[in-house]
Amino acid sequence: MIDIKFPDGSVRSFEKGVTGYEIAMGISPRLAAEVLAVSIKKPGESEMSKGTVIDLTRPIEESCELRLLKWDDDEGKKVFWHSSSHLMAEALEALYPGVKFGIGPSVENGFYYDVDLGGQTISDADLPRIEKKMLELARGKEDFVRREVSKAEAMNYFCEKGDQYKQELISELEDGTITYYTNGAFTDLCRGPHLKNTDLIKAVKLTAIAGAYWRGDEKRQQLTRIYGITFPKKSLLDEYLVVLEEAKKRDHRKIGKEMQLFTFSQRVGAGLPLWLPRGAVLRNTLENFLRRKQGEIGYLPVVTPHIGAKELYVTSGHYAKYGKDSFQPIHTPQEGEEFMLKPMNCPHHCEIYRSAPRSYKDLPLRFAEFGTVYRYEQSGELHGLTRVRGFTQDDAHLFCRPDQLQEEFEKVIDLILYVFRTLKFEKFTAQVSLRDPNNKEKYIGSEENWEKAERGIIEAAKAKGLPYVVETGEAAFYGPKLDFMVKDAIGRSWQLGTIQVDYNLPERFELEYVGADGERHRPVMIHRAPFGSIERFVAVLLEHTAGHLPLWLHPDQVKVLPVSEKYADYAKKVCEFLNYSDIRASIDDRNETLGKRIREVSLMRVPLLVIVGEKEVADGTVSVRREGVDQGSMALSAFVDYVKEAVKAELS
RNA sequence: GCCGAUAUAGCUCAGUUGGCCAGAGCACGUGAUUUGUAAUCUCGGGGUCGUGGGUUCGAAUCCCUCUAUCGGCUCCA
Repeated sequence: MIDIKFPDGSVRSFEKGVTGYEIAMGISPRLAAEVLAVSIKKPGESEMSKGTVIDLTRPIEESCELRLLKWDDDEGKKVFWHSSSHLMAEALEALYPGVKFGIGPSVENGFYYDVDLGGQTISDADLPRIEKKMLELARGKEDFVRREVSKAEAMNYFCEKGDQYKQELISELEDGTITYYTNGAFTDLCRGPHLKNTDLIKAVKLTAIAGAYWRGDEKRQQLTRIYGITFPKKSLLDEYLVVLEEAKKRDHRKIGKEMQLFTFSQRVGAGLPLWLPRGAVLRNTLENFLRRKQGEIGYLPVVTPHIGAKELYVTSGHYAKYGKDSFQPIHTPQEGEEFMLKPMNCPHHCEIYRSAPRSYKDLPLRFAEFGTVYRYEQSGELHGLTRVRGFTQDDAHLFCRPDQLQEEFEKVIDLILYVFRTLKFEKFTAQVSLRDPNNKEKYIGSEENWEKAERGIIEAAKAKGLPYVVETGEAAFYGPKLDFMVKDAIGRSWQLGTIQVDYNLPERFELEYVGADGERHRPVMIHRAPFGSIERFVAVLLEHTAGHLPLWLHPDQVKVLPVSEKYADYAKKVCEFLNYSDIRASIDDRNETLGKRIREVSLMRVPLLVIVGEKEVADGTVSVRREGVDQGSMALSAFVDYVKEAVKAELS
């Protein structure tokens, strides 16, 4: 007998070898019908461990803590979608004989399978047919059957099948650890776990077809990736599709058009945003917000040109690393003279540092610039405002003594947290981006400097009590980073704020300061950008707020509407007074009904609406409406105070 | 760059199997109306159907090129 402990703390005894399914059945058949898999945690496992997820049909051989996983558990969904990818594979094999399979995991919202269809192509029009086949197979109640196989047997099977992808995967596995899962006519190399049978899958939607390189390597074969999502109930699929539709309404490209913030022109060029007047006001307001804060905490403004001599980037190492993939050098009438559009500001700032002898007493020096840079991103990478070819970094470079590094770094973390908090980015992930230990040739600089820099970042993050995840291979080529990642409306993660520790560029530019000992020393450099880029930040901000920007930031803070033309003069006076009080207000006195003008202002997401008619003219008041809600009437001066207070509250 | 898709008026979209001067709503202009909290009515102007080629008696519609955009992959200083 073994003892099974349940989440409610109760413990029950079972025969050794009992399965999760049998346990669930013992509680109630209804429960058993809903359970997707079980998680077991053996006595020795650490407190932190969530346990191991196994098939419902696997025998449990020793005492453990057990959780029955249902759809509501993320681990349950994962099993459900992983099994769905096998179901799709079975359908594909039935419809496209000879198809070969790469990998088919679950993802955050559904699953995919990478397949090689030989010479055949597949398009969106084929998806309904595959969906239909999947549902047909699902209704056949096929069991997922697990089997342990030897490496030789597995290799033999996939050799005969001619599936070179699976062969490659098997060749990297240890003999004795290899398992198969079979559903219906389809057998896959797979670690599992899986559902008990396919009948649990009631609704299927295949969402996209994409190319994906085998093992993520662009030099290898490109497979066809089919994405899908499945549900245990049809109604859940419908709900999911509605949520997706809602998310699309928050797309910053759509909102940017509606609010007249920015546009693109094929004639200007791909990835080169054009900021419209409203968008420019938004940008400037955002910049001024940060400029002011940085002024308070010791940053010094600098301004540098949009181009730099090619040699500058040869010195920095950027030319060797990115020269081929950049906008190519600009030539001048002078033979042999070459300039680059600047892809980053650091080399320019290094030269500013060099412009004068520096003493240890001068440090840290913090040079800040809203620097517009140009990078020739691959055409397929361009994406609204989040990935563009010309963008403005809220850049600064901090030159400090080694003993100042930690404190400076922590102060930058504070600044970024301040910016994120003010703009209500509460859900972000701090990511420590380190070198890829297997690919050290991708990076410049000495082992010693890298270790110092990586340690410095981790220590600073720990000192600030900042929860973080570590990603290897995500560092810049000159140094490790602490990146602040935020998700967009449909769950894609974007890097916004970033802090980088760099011992390398100071060496390449031979930056020095004179220490207290009278000797020359090398400063350490911190690259940092709280927004990351203004463009990307605005994009993610628009998706988070659905365009309902905070009052302090909105390009149109107040719209003044006279009830009819008779009150236009008073409305103009109100508007002028607001502008005079540093409030962004404009008037809409067009010959349209009040209802129509209110509607348009609402669609533009203008936060404050002021309506003036006979009553207001007589009393010298304004009638105020905020975000669609009537605030009653107030004296004009009281309204100014109201706006000032509201802005102050948002920025505190 | 790669895989798949899309491109019709300023915007959102219709345009059946290729066949009369290519349509709608909104926006814009005009006249009427002078409006009290999410769409007043009238009349009107506006598109060489993304670009360049091809097939055809005839192309928005079929084929190819390029460009841009969308969903992924790869990349991201």
